[in-house]
Amino acid sequence: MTVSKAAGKSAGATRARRDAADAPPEALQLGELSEHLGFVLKRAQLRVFENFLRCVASLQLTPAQFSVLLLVEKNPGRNQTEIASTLGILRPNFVAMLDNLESRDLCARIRSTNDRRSHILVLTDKGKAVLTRAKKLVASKHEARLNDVLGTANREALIAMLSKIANEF
Amino acid sequence: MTVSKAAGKSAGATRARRDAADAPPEALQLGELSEHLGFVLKRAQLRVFENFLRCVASLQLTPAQFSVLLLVEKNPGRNQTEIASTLGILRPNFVAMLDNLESRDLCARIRSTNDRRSHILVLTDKGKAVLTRAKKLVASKHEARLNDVLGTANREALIAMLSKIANEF
DNA sequence: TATTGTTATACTCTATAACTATA
DNA sequence: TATAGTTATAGAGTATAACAATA
Repeated sequence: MTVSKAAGKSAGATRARRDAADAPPEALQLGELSEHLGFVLKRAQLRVFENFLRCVASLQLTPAQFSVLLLVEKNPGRNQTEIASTLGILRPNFVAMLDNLESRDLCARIRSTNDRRSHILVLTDKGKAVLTRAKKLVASKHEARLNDVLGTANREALIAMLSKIANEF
Repeated sequence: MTVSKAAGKSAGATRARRDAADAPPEALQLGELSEHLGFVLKRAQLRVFENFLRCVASLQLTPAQFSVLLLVEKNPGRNQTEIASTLGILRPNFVAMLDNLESRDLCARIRSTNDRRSHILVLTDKGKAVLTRAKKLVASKHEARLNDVLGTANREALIAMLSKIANEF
């Protein structure tokens, strides 16, 4: 909401304010803002997603698509409603997402024989292969970069705190 | 992307899978997913924004609006472009946001006498009063809750790590 | 009657191009 | 010509209601 991809001024910086001689542009003060969790959380989230997209750009996977493939792999035999709701995706919105993955032959819908209303989700062979490659790219580029910035111990502490917030806040 | 507000199943849980007797619904395994920073970051961010909205619901302020008021207060005499770009908001998108705040008499646009193209942003008296009340609500409800969950020391460490990611990732 | 997948739809957020008025 | 604010517009992401097939 507050924060978008497009930060950072373009090349020829603004130079409107110039009362005395030729004062520098004077960057704004964030003040309190930089201590507010929501603000810094949103900014960090945008950076992390941006970096993720770059790291797996060759496979054309968004974070959301990656999470669907991971969850289907880990939970074979589940239907659309179960996968979607676990990820916090509403069922109507999951349809187009699956259409996309299925049209790329990464996963498939299989009508359940027990309950013919349900579509069981499975990864195709190509889907498994792409997911394997994606995991390698994420580990070697995305997570490696994160470890460079924070250090492994801090990275684990960060994830633990964020999980706590997600589950208990 | 991956995660939305609508998690948690509705009241009458699903009970479709029941091969033997009356097996429990078997929750899905998140697996690797819970160790991926982007996933847990997004979930935490949604929770924090949700909580923020509830805490300041009486003032009808979103996190984005709160951040604009804070930044205008801290940086008097700045124009729309400067405030927007510091927050990562694109100038076109900032127009409707300001229209909203101005229509509620929380801030005002003042044509600059130096450069008649610019609109200097200021808080109105009502805007200052609302911001003061918002800060109190955020501190006494939102941040207090966060301290309950994490503890003060952890909260500061978390914000430091997220800032590092936002700035260096 | 209730549930699964689906369609239609709407609202927010984000993004780009182009206009106007000023410089 | 370049910049500030604006308009128009398009695309994601998210949300709700309702329908057909099935239970």
